[in-house]
This record gives sequence, C-alpha cells and structure tokens, in this order.
Amino acid sequence: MVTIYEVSKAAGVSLATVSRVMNGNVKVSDRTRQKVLKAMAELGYKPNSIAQSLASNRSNSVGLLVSALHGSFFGNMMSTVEDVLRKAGKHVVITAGHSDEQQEKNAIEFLLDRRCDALILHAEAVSDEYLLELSQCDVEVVLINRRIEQMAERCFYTDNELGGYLATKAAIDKGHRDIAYISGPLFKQDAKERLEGHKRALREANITFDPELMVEGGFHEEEGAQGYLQLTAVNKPFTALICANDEMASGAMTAARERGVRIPEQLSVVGFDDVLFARYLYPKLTTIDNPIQKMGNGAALWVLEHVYKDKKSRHHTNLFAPKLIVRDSLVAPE
Amino acid sequence: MVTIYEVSKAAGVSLATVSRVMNGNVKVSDRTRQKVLKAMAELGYKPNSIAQSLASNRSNSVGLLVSALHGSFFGNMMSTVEDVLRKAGKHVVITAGHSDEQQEKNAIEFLLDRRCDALILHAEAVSDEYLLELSQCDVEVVLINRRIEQMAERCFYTDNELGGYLATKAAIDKGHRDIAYISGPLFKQDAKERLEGHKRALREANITFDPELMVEGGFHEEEGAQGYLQLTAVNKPFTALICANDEMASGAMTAARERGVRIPEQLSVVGFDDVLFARYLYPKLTTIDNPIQKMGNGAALWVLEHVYKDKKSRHHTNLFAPKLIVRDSLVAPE
DNA sequence: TTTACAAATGAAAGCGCTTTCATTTGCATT
DNA sequence: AATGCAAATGAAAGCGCTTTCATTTGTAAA
Repeated sequence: MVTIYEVSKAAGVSLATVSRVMNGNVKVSDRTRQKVLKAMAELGYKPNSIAQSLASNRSNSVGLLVSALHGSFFGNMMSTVEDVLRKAGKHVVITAGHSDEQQEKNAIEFLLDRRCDALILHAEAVSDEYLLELSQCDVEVVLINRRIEQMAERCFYTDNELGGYLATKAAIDKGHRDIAYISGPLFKQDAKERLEGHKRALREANITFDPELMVEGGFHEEEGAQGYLQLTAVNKPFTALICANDEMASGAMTAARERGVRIPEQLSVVGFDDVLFARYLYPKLTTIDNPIQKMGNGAALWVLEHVYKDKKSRHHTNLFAPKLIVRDSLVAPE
Repeated sequence: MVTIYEVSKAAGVSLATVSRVMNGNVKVSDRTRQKVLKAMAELGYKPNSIAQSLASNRSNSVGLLVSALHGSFFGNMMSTVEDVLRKAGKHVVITAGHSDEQQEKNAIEFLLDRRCDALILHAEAVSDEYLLELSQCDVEVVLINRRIEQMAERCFYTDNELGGYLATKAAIDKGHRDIAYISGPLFKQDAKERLEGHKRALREANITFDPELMVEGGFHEEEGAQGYLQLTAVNKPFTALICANDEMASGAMTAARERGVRIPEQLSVVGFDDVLFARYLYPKLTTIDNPIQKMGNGAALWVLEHVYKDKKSRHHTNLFAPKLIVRDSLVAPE
C-alpha cells in the first residue's frame, strides 16, 4: 500500500502539504496542489481511513440502530441513511436492538466502542433518561421515530396523532359509524398517539369512543388476528377496523376471512405504516403512509450538517406528516 | 478517554503487558493479569478500536454488499451476518449495489478503502473475472448466492436447479400437465439454473418443454404481471404457473385475478424464495424456500474461521438445499 | 551455588495519518 | 533595495495501540 510518505517524496513536498491537499481545509498554492495530485494519481494513492481516524479523532462512521434488519419498515430507512452518508464518504455501522432494552443498550455500547462520530437511533425499549444521558457523551445522538422534549431538534418523527386521526377519519368519511380499533402496545409513544388521533376523529364525528371496541396488540401479525377475535367476541357489530400498523391489519384480515367475512364488503380495514407488503395484501390495504425514509433522510442530513459541518446538507424539518394511502380495503359500509 | 497508558501506570506494568492481557495471545502470569484487569475495571478502560486497527493492520470490520437494503430477501441475510459477526466483536459495514455493475464496483471500492478484513458479497452485476481479480487482493472475499469454480470453497449458494425442479415437480405431482414458467433474467446464473430444474422436472414427467409457455422476466413484480399477460396471449391454456421468484408470482397473481381468474382453483401458482410477504399474499403462496439466511450464516462463519482464526466457528457446507413450502396457491387442476 | 533455558516482562519502534508551531516564501509598499 | 506582512510550507510531535527484540525473572538440573 502506498502511503502519504511516498506521495510526499514523489511530489517533493512535506507530509503536511499532502495532507492539506487531501483535506482541502487549508490553502495550498495551485502549483503545489497540482504536483501532489499528480503524484497521488501516478502512485494510485488511497488514504488509509483508519490512520486518518486515529490522527483526527474522527472515525467518519455513523452508528445506526434499528429494531430489526429485516422487515420492510426499516429497510427503506436504512437504505436512505446509507445512501446519504456514503455519498458523503461516511460509513454506516448498522446494529439491531430487537425492541429489547438490554439488546438496545448492548448495541449502543458496541457503536460507542467503535468510536462512531454520531448515532442515529431508532430505540424503542430504552428510557428517555438513558438517551438524555447518552446525549451528554461526546457522540452526537439523533433519534428517529421518537420525540424527547429536551432534545427536540435532534428528533425526527411522524405526527402519529394526525396519522391515527386520518385513518379513522377516512372510515368515517366513507360512512362508517361502528369502528373498532386494534392499538399498538400503549407503552410505546407512537401507539399512544395514534390512539389519540383515533379518538379525536371519533369525537369530531360525535361518535362515542367505546373501550370494548378497542384492543391493545403488540404490533405483530398474530396480535392482529387475536385482536380481531377478541373484538368479535364482545358481540358489538362493527363495519370498519382500524389497525395501528399494517402487520396487525394483515393478521386481522386473515382471521376475518377465515371466519367467512368478506373484505372489504362486510368489513373495511385500514392499516398504518404503508410497509412494502401492504400492496401485496388482498385486498390491497388502505393505510397511512409513515414517512420513515424521510425521517432517515432528515437524520442523515442533520448529522452531515452538525457533525461533519457539511454546509450543503441542510435538513428542514423534524416533524413529518403522514398521509392516507387509498387502496382497496376501505369502502362504504353495506 | 482512558488509554492503555493510564492502565499500565495504574497496574504498574508496561504497555506491552496490558496489550497482552487484552489480546490474550501471549502468556501473562496470573498475578500480573489480575493486576491489569483490576486496573482496567477501576478506570473503566475501553480499548480504542481505531488505534488497535492501525497498529495491528486489522480493521475488525467486514464489508457486506447486498443488492438492496430494503426488501425481504436480504433482510434475513443481513440480520444473520450482523448477528454472528457482532457477537464476535467484528463490525459489519453494509453497502448496496442495486444490481448495477458500476454501483457494485463503487461499493466494493468503498469497502476496500475502509480497509475491511473481509468482504461478503452478494454481487449480481459484476463479472467473474472482476471477482477473481479482487480475491487476489489482500482482502478475503466470499460470495453469496453465486458460484465461481476457481473459488468454490468461498462460495455459498443454493442448489437453484434443484429448487426449480422441486417447484415444477410439485405442480406435476398435483396432476398439472400444462405448466407455464416465468423465468428470471437469464444472464443471471440462478435464473438459468432454476429454469434448468424446471425443464428436468418436465422431462422426467414426459412433458415436452414448450418455449411458448415460458417468458423471461426481470425478477420484479411488474414483470410477473406482464409475463402472465404474454403467456395468455399465445392462447395455449395452462393450469399452473411457476415463477422464478415470489415478486413475479405476486405480480402474476394480481394480473390473473384482475382478468377474473380464480386462484388457485383455475390457476395454481408457485413462487421461489419464500420471502417474508409470501405468506401475506392471498392465497398464501406455495413456494420454494431459498435459504439465504443460512448462506449468510455460512459466509459469516467462514470469515470468522479463516480471517479471524476463530476455532469454534466451523462452517459445514457451501451448497444449501432449497425445499418446497406448501401453502395455498397450488392445488390439483379442476 | 552455579548454570542453562524457558517463561514473563519491558523498551521502543512503528502503524499512516493530522495538526500545531515555526520558518520560509512571495509580494506589495516604502 | 529595504521593509513588512500575509500566505504557503515544513518539521515534528502526537493519536493509542501492537509487536519485535532485548532483558529480566523463575525454575530445574548439574
């Protein structure tokens, strides 16, 4: 491997000068720069990023924590983050937290050990206090899909309340009045907010929220199926079912169909997230677009701007608005 | 940050000794080891992985190239690879090649610049020659889902021919005789092999392969839909449709349904890969399990064993056998 | 006790860069 | 030509480790 030393010799300048033309932060005369660039090209020089990191105390790497590497929900976000950062020459170390407190902490620890310059976290299980403490360390921390007041400008999140509202509103607009709801786990902020939105939509339409038409699930498919069964068990008819995410909507649809219910004719279903497979479902799922990739983009730009002082990368907003995606699973009641 | 120097002072030993207890490759007397470990614990010492890398000429990082970060096909593999390697304290740098030659080369270049100790590549667009040349460099290269004779022991792949055979065989076993096939792009090895398997199954059942009942797609959903339309255009009836992957199966099913064809009663469909959403489709897709995560596991273990000399991590096989996943989309013809 | 040899430890030279600080160069002004 | 000052460059000290090689220590045999 050719080193900076050989370049400096070939170009007849000092190490410092070569370093300067590489980094471009200090003025170098044009004549010198050309000599150096020529030498680099001729020797096929590639800077050793590890040595750069050690000397500059910058690893040029960003840690990304997601709940799971598989599953459509995170795929797009990872994709966006990786894309933005790699184009800027940074690299992304991805870890999975599996929505488990200890595993999330381990993963963060790992990223810290790796001397990441910044962490982009989709942390679900870890407490606000832990994250606040973490942000006191010398890494920059930004949060995705979560909002903590004290670090609000580093949080990138969906307006979940609005999303929940839009989902239920869509059903109401179609003429539904008996609307059931399968919630996400209410210890999670986003699940709670979506439910709030649901309630607001009901209130605006003068429909009383009926606790018996609501069950709490865990965001997984099985719980959608279970939830549906629980809801039918109380013997209060409903013509529309709003689910706090697409997985549960899928489970509920399957369960309903197995019981001979025709969808959407006898039961309309609305999901949330618009993950990839939403359009593979039958009928294609009407859902709420959760702009997770935009959040990833925002977070990556924030990092470039604030950590790497990249002037061009300006992020513009922290709050992303969800919107209704109209497909086939929501129709007017019979 | 506390450095090795402070630890050595606190423990009253030299830098070298501290380094030795960390790495454990050279004998250190028990008494000394205890002193050092105590000092480390008390100071809360964390080795600086970047300095380690520079000094040892080992980055302890493994580059992983996939076609896309999103999509279910790669999710499981990334998940497995990350898991195995992180548990061994290595980190994974993930990049996406988007099935494009130039992008794949760029990504590999990036990983090389990052001084990865090994590369795990799911490279689709780059030539065999390029990969062979790459494997001459001082990184260790292993391939996923691809086989190159000259580096066979570093290749981890599915028996695609067998998979293709099993898919078609399953249809034949149900009594189908008129079987159409939507292939993947035939410049890709795996697509070609799957088609071979299809032909073998037909041959064994004394069914003549009819080129008109075969179209070549690009592994994407739309091409499944287009493919179906093309197949129906030739006016040769078929009762079963084998698709070279699940995406195209989904597309074909949608297209068929839109034309009023009942699935599986009027048309049986078999996919390939068993990606996550296969079970979300309606009807649930009968398909071939493509053990991509096992390949990821095998590749990761290989790296641990050969690059990091981890004795415990023995991989066992390079060739993975696919198997039939029976669900609802394949039934006997009417 | 002396000797021999292996085991344990330490001193110090890197690894390939960045960056500070001192020095030199170039250029406009007197 | 002499002066002053900013711009450009170079020398060298790290960054926090690993590893080689030399030295010291411990142990068993003579």
